[in-house]
Amino acid sequence: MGTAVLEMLPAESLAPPAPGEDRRITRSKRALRGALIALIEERGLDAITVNDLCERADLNRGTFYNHFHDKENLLTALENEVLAEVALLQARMQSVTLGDMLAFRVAGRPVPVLVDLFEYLRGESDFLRAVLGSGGDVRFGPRLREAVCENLVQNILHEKYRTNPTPFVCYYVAFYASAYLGIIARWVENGCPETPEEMARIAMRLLFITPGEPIEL
Amino acid sequence: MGTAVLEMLPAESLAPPAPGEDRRITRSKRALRGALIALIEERGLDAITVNDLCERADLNRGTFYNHFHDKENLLTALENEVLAEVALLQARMQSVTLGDMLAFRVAGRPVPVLVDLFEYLRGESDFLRAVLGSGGDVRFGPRLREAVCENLVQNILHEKYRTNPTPFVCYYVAFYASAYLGIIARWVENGCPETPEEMARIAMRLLFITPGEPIEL
DNA sequence: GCGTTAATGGACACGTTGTTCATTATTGTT
DNA sequence: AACAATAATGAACAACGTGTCCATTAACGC
Repeated sequence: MGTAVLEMLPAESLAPPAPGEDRRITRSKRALRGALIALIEERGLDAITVNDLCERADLNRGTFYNHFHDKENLLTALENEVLAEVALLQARMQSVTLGDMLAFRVAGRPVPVLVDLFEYLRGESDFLRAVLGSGGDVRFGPRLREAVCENLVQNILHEKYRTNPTPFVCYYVAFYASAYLGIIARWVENGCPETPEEMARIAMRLLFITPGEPIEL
Repeated sequence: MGTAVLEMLPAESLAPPAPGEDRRITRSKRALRGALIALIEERGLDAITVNDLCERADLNRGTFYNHFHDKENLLTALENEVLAEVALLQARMQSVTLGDMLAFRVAGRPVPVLVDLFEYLRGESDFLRAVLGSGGDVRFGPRLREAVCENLVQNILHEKYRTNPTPFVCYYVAFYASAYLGIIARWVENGCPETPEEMARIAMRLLFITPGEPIEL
């Protein structure tokens, strides 16, 4: 019967244990999460079998199938969890206008919600590094880009182009959204050497720069 | 014996038939190429089996293994072929300076090598759409970005930062390289509605624009 | 046309999958 | 502390895909 419920909810929550969840379930899922991340880094996603996951998680194979239908199901559960969290931050970003960005920029301070975003991403950096890396999942990058970057760019975009997008504006959005995902991915890939605040500053600087123009350090 | 030679050369050439290649080999490989592209779009890469490929290509399974060790081998062969072609264009791009870009920009003409690049990409758009899409290969996007975008950005980058990159310059490069891959991916995904010349113009415009500044159409 | 070589179809052992089930161990609750 | 509920275990199962081999047939280059 427990399995029936799980089939209804393909998007499981894993990192924060569900409220009244049995400790055994929480432990199993946490172990599978760690195993998946480790194995993605080692061999890449397609080379991983359910056997591998259970062996690494020190779990019986039946236990895996008690909670997930297959490998993909586990992966997307973890992805959905991160994206849900990001969506909350994104809601806060909606209220940040280009003017706000400029104001913070001249004040020499990073936009708070951007700092919070990089803060959260750093907390999930193990997972993100794995899933955005060369052994990761093709579909996650675009989903993360849509969840955070596209909306961010829409806000920055000049008013009148937000409503009716011309072909050029479409590429304009794709350009900056990909750019933002690019620095996030690079940061995570490098092991998050910069603090979230530094990254927020870098992200803001890159918004108001033009290639070829001298970079003041 | 033929197989032994192929094992030595994991990077096969497929689209342009090798000079003295048996027609049967050329035909088989071309069929596998088409089957792979079609199936990636339909089900995604991981859901494809060698059986599927052979059935779609109307080939015996043994024939597949005559030329490729496995599914990945076929895929990377096709990828390497495209990247090798792109590398030739990239060599021509090395000679384009930021000054050249600006000169062409004020003259209202796109840089020729950029047009050629988009021209080539359009010719391979079926493959690119599949492999850059949501059912594609995680590793190809970054490889294409390194092959074409990173070098392009290095050229645009202000002289003195090309030699010793600070952390900021590192993200600067990541930013613009990802941005360029972003518009390429978007264009291909959309079915290449703009001409290569239009795309070259768009790419150049995006280099010299700053967010929030009004866009003249 | 003839020798060479690729394609075919069938076979094989092996590993992975997803499911089922009885048994054991761990929970949350009284 | 004991109990009922339930998760984990280990074993079994058929089905399928894999990669390799081989003898036979068909297509190719010259």
